[in-house]
Amino acid sequence: MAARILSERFYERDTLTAAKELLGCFLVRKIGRKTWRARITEVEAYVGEDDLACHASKGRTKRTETMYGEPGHAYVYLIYGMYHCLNIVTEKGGFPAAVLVRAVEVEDVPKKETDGPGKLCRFLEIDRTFDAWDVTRGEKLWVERGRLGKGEEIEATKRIGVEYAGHCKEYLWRFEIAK
DNA sequence: TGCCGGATCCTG
DNA sequence: AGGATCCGGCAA
Repeated sequence: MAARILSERFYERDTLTAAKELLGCFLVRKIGRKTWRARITEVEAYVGEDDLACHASKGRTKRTETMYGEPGHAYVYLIYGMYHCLNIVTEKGGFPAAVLVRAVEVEDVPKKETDGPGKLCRFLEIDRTFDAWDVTRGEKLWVERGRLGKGEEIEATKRIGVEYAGHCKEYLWRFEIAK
């Protein structure tokens, strides 16, 4: 059981690689006696200060400190005053990068409830108290190894909601499972 | 200190 | 198409 949990080593790599490999893996959230297993189906990569869409493009601040920290920790922020977004920090400590989890699927739960970054955080009860949370320990929130099914492929497209990011908005850094 | 806009979602 | 709703970052 514990062996399936993705370790710091998994995250301490090129962000695009880690992002793609997270597809098909399971985001696990334990709330009291209840354990949700959510299959990751869509992610986006945010890489370094040169990526104008990345929060770290404004440099090291209190908010982005987590992204500069150790890989395998959650970076959770509040967006539009009412929704939370879950990222997992990647690459070596000191280099700001993370993978945004944009959609998951939970068995017996309508897709509509978990098919957006804000929606999945609301469903899984993830808020800013999880910022900097270590997701490699298997406590409350972690990720387990998973894979693509037969016939499933990775589709790369532009990231959502980053029209302000100059040339970086063109990067095909959004990855989702396509059939 | 004040203002502006956002890695979203829902309603009309 | 627009509103909800609040915090971070920057200008003043």
